[in-house]
Amino acid sequence: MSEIRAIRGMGDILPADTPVWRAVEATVAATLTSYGYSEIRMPILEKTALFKRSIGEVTDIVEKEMYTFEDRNGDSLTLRPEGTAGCVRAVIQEGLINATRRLWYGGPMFRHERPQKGRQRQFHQIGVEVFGIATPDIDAEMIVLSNRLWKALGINEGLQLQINSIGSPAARAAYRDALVTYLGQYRDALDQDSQRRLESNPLRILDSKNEKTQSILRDAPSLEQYLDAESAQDFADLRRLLDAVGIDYVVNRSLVRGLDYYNKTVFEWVTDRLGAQGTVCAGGRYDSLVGQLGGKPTPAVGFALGMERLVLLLQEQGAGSALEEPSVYVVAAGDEAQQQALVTVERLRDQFPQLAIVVHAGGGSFRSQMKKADKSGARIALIWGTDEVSNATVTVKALRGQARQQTIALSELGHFVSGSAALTD
RNA sequence: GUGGCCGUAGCUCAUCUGGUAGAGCACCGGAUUGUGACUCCGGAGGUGGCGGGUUCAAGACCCGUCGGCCACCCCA
Repeated sequence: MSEIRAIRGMGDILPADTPVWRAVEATVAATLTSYGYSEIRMPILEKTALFKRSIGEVTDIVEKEMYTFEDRNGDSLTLRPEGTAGCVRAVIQEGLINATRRLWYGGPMFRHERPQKGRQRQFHQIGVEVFGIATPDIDAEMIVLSNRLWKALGINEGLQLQINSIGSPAARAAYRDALVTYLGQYRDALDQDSQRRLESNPLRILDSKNEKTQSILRDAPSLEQYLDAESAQDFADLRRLLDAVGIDYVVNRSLVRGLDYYNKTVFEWVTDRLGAQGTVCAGGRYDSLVGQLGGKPTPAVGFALGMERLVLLLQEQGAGSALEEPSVYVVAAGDEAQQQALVTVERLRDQFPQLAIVVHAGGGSFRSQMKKADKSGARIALIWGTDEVSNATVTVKALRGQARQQTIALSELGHFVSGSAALTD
């Protein structure tokens, strides 16, 4: 019988890695809370139409990357490929756009892509969205906030901020036409992917990796020339604010977001330390999406960060993936000793809820139990045998330091533990 | 979806130009019977991803398939 394996691209996050994940999640939650953001949790499954209407019918995500299936009622459902659509749906449905909202969420997303470094089919994002603010001060807040996060995580050195403005939908459409007209002259000279993108997503040609395509692009019309006055002004204001708080950035006029709903300011935090998937965090403004999904027209801005990429970056920089080790390992041989140990340890847990204590289970000699105690990484072993039981004592043995083994009265155990800084730090 | 590289014990890998598989680490047990680490001894663990083919003989060669990694594409 062949073993059942996980679905391709949907890996397990193993015990060696979960501490890093938890650290990142805790830092994210704390930072967002400190900026006044509230957490929202949405379902992982939504109606397929939600993603088609928000992300864009002709994007790769919708065309070939979604996990879509019919449920038992015949409704077409889709495992969410990103979080913004569901978040917007939720705030409309639950009546949360009556006022300014600063929200965040986290969880798994699903895209049927070919897995590679920094890209899984089930991956995890933290999403941050703000509804009801049209001015670029909130764009700046997004960036300032993310910048603080990198500092808190200690990865700010490895990240570069890129920003751009893609203008109003009308400006972008006008530019798009101009670009297509220009590139159409050189259609045959373009690489194959770019020729295809001429129909599907012309702006994407701007960041083609093909050299010949890039040389053709040198004389192409620029997005900047087509920018509407308001977008240009907002972008200038954003830059002024970033300069004022001292955040470095590069203006990347080729930076175009992949999803249809973006407008005006877009930004990305990128790294060159993760191979081809260098975007750790990306976002921008999406002022028309709420209206497009049936809500009262509401300006919005948001970003998403890729947890796997963040964790990779952290580990790339040598972030420990050490297992979490207990402080105390309890060794007991014989029925009475085991019983005594269980009762005493439960009392100890009442007294020291933070203390990590592993009680040996599964029997074995003192010797084999001590081996397990050592391997557990615990600082001390608490040992019960027949002597301890009859004398109402427990033996304490240091497994790491030089301290001598000692046998103390059970009544002294709590006192002993609170006196050991190494155990209760 | 396309391409390159790879697939031998839980992990990292060896097995020279085809002759029926090995090491280190990890795991389990033991070294005068209540004590870990270091050392020593012993043990368990592989239908060599799977299926076909070539051959007297294949882990090694060929084909297919599945899986992994990386890149393209796309994107967080």
